[in-house]
Amino acid sequence: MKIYNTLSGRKEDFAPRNDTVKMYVCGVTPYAPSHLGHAMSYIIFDTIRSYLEFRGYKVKYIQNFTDIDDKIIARANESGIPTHDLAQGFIEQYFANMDTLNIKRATIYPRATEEIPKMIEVIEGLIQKGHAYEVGGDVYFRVQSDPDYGKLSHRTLDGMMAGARVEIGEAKEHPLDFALWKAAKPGEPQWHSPWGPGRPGWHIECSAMSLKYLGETLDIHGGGQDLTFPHHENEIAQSESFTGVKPFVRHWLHNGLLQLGEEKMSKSTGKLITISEALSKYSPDALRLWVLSSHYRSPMTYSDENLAATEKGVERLRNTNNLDIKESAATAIDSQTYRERFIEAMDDDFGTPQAIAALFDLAREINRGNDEGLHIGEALNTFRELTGVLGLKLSDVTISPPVAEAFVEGLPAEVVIESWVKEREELRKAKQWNRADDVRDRFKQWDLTLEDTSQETILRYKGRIWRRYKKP
RNA sequence: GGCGACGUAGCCAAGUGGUAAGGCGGGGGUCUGCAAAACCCCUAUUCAGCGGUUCGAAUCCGCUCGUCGCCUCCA
Repeated sequence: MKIYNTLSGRKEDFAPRNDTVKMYVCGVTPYAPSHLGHAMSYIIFDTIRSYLEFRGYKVKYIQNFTDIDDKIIARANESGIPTHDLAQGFIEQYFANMDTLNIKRATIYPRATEEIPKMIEVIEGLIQKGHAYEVGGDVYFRVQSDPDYGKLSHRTLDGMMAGARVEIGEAKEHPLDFALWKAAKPGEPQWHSPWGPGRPGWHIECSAMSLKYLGETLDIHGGGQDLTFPHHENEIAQSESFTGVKPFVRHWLHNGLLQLGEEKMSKSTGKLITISEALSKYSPDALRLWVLSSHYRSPMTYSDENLAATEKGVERLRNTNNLDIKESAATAIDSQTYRERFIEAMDDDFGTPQAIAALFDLAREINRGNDEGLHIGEALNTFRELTGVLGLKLSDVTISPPVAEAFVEGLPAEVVIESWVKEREELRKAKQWNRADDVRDRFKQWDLTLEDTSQETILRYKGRIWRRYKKP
């Protein structure tokens, strides 16, 4: 397998140190509902994790929650809800979103507020080694003590100082020194520390948690491209300075960012579409397939037109997925070449677009085989296995169309519908086509379409199969 | 200003030296009472523009135009 590494800027051979892959992905700061950009990132890393497992690795996957920070404090103060409760509410929402998107839970979800002792231990070590210093209850990392600082984001201290936006001042030795520990301000949540009451800075949590749960060297560390600098750069500086072990991370992975119109989707700008909103319009499968239809390092732009198009594509995969396997003595179709294409694509830096292309081709092969009466069982199993690696469920009845709550002359429409299907079938047998079509027209009021096969009548709502009625 | 990414058909999107995957849409056809679903065929002589290297470039180099990201909280 080859994986692109942000640190080296090129694809490198992937081989974990042992059969368990140590994987860390930066999680969210739970102060607002998660948006589609988060969904994109976590769908991507879930798929990477899933593929590694498919390839026979065990994966220990750690994802943090930054459950204390400036914005959480600000929101808590506005709403009068304690920071812990505020964060807890959004964490629960986050899990609900992730579950709906069929994103497998991480092995452990450590929270910043529960890992303070480990952070203090790391900060103390950094001070002892001369990599950090305390000023008035704050502790800062001394960037000039790390000759490698800037290696991940490919910049230099001089280059960054040339930028116009560096603020000079405060008590820092160097403008780019960053906070490891922040002295408490009145009314803020605080924890005891050797430097007085305060709270951790943003970057230190990830160093502390990864060290605690995965050790000194991680195989994979992931996150959005917007985390490359300063967050991940600072993590490297802290971790390598503390442990003296390099590399801290063997493969740095960064996903491209989601755009909404002209701008990045971002909580702080308010330009966003929440995951819940998106899920009210599109199926989880469509959202996953949409995200995975472009390479994970490329940016994407949100578009209703494209998501609607993806929904149609999902429908084709779903129709194939839900074919009945009939026992057949006929020749079986061979799915091996499609499986190989899938693996070849995914082995090359997780080439999901080509992998998906192989799955669409396999779907066509299966449908064709099904039409020709060939044995499709094995190929269908391969199809289900590989779509499953991408986290697609492709199941039938997970929707509740308006008809489910409708009434016909006082009776629930669902009850009436079955009799209509029977009525229409009898009219068709009698070749009374006009009257049969009149019955079919009744379904239009709920956007239901009918599909006749030799054995059953299928009712679809917006392309999705909703009910199947066996023909007598 | 510094660093980086990108610009491929109506839309989305692969392809990084050997002659353009896949999806959506569109057109035609098969099947069907008609549909639906499925299947078959067609839909970029061309890869932002201009030069250059090469037997050969969407792929390498240079310049121009355009879009976006990071440099500040951010997946």
